[in-house]
Amino acid sequence: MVNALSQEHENTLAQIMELHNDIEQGIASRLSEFEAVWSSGDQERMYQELVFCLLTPQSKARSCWGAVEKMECDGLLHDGTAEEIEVCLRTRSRFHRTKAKRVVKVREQFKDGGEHRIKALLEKHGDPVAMRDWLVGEVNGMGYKEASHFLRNIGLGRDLAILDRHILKNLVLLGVIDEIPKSMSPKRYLEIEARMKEFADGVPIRMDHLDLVLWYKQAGEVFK
DNA sequence: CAATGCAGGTAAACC
DNA sequence: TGGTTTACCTGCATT
Repeated sequence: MVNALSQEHENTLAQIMELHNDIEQGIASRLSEFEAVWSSGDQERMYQELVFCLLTPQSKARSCWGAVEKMECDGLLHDGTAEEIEVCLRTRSRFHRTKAKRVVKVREQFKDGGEHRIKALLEKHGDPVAMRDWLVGEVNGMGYKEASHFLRNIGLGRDLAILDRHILKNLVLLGVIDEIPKSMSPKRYLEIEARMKEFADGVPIRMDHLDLVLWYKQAGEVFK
């Protein structure tokens, strides 16, 4: 069946719309928190979110945010060596050695003297889609998924899909895609994102809300 | 107690 | 040259 409106897909959609109805307030308030990061120009918070998104691949989001808070508290976010950061990450994130190096590297790219300049660097690229392309090309450890995740977390994710394993699985259940792709090239990522956007346009749930609903459906909570 | 599943993927080597 | 495979790497909950 190529029919996108199969019964199973309809049932899944009904379940998701009910969930959305239940948690819409929480979603809206979380998204406005994210938006406040960008509109307030909180560079420190942007840098925390950037590091957070470098840590989350294949790891527990809560544990990774805990690592960011500890690094901030211990001063490692600004001055820590790769070795010190690695120790902090050891029990909090997978691939800690690799990620510690990436955190140190990105710090050099986004700091000018003692000041962060993430917002200014992003603004040079216009819209969030262009910012994402730039991040993917410039930041070691950021693919499309994490770049989208980062931009969403600082309030710029309204039109960006965060295509992780959970979202992809649910897009299959909704009939948006036929199957989870074996590999995710940039081209394929953008194709699936376009399909998800198209789908969101046809239901009374915004795409950025849809992401959090699907995440909630999978994890039972709305975090980051 | 051993085996298995899961944790918001990415980069680089490979053919 | 674009898709596929491999390295990165560990703790914790469940079976």
